Amino acid sequence: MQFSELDPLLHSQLRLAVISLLISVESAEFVFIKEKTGATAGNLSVQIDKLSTAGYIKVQKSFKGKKPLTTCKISKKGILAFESYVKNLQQYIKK
Amino acid sequence: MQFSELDPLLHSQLRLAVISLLISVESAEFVFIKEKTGATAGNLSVQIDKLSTAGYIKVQKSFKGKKPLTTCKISKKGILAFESYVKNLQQYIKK
DNA sequence: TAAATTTGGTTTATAATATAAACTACTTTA
DNA sequence: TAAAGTAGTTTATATTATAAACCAAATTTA
Repeated sequence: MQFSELDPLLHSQLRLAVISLLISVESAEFVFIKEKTGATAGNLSVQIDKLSTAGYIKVQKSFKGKKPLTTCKISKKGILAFESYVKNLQQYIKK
Repeated sequence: MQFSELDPLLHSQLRLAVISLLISVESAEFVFIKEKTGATAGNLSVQIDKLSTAGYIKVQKSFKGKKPLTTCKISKKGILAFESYVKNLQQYIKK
């Protein structure tokens, strides 16, 4: 086949942005990701959950002082999925 | 903003594949696109219609002998949209 | 030559996804 | 102590993608 499947979990603007952010940092906080991506909290919460359920990211819930703090980190599986997604995507966008 | 919008019309695996195909040929027939993309006829019909409604492609319906023939061709608008999409997408997939 | 199958699609129903709005629980500030 | 803010989650709704059903004509097969 000419066109490979594009992992539907990554082929979503917001989830792709999240993974794209996480791939270049050690870890990132919910609020930071929210600001960088411009997503609403609700939408981000849902999408982070999907990435987490898929094992693409690890989510750690703790407290910063007395406020809840959600920290995300990409996993090995997430890195591999992203690399594969990018490779497949190249077939679509090369002229 | 860090991440630009990804044109939702192009950020769909099948529609992206269609545009990707059309960008490198003069024009293409429905059945050819169907085979190259592996899409079902119904899905392809719907997605071609969306691309056409958006003015990204021109669709011409005629007959090959006695069978209906649907021919698609990318438009200038479609080319520009694709180029912009690819440019924006780079922000997401550069490491 | 009548019935079944294939071709080239479209329409419609359903499943999946994205998004926004409403809500929770706690904290800070006036 | 009431109002507003922070950091989210849950739920309802709108949008999108996909598959299934359908159509009309042509072709093949029994």
